[in-house]
Amino acid sequence: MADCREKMGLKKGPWTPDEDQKLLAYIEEHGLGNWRTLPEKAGLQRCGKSCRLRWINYFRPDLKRGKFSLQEEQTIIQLHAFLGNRWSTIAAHLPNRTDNEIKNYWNTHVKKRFTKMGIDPTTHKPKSNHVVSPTGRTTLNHMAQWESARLEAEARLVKDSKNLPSSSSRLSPYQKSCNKGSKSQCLDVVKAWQSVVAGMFATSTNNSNRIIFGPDQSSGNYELDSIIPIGGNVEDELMLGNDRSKCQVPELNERFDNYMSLHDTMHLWAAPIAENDVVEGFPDFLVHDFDYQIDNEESITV
DNA sequence: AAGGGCTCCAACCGCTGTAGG
DNA sequence: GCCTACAGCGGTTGGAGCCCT
Repeated sequence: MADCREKMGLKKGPWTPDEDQKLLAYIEEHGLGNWRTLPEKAGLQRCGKSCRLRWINYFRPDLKRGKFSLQEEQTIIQLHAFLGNRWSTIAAHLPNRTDNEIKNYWNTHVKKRFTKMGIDPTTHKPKSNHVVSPTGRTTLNHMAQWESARLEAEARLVKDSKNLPSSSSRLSPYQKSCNKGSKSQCLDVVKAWQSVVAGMFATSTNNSNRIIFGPDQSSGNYELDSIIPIGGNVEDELMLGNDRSKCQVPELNERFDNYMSLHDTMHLWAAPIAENDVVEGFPDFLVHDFDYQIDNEESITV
């Protein structure tokens, strides 16, 4: 998108009803197309970027406005734990909400409550450098590893998506959603994450063919196509007994840490809280309930 | 009533990724 | 491989409205 500063004299700030009307009328008549040329054709003194944002964040027909439901908030919090500040990806799981709306909601509501509870809104963990979970396992800061595993999950999804017929690679997610059936086909990183975890820890009947994620030898980047034949029991591959220092496959060790970090965090969240620990207005599910529901067809229990 | 501080969110800004020439 | 145009993303900001004193 060309920068709005290119053209001097373009209007900025809140949209007027007249401008809204022009934008809507034009889109209604001509549909969505080139945002750069739209303002001129629609008679608007705005840059295309501004028009696009106005449409996406305010006039998109499938938008659901108003307060976030408890269900939506739960989804946001749990997806944020997986994805971090990837608002657009999170928004893909809440089809009627915009990334901007979710971002605002996070920053003005959820983040505040996390802070109030002494929880780091970035890591979703209590604000201490060293926390021992009820499992006895040590939970340090695993965000770097999390990020790695998460990117792998997303990369896998991207790879999968490439196998799907695609005739509109440059269409926006909204445009794409318009071209699809009623069932949302948004990116499901949670599923991808599940598949990563499943892939990491499932007992293979054919160990020689186990596929794991590994760095591409040439680029150093993680590649899904890296196939590293490994043998033996998965626990043996990860470590010898409980001695973490003897892990035979460092990368798997790292992923095991990721998994255990999730596990530890859930235990931490799920731990019973004292009456005086209750933070007013903070949903109980954050402490007690981790049944995750995206919609009626998909669920994950962590 | 006034005004100072706070909250919220629409909109902007700067940047990245990608397609096409 | 480089350049340009464009779409999209995430961080940030401005200001309207609300609340409190």
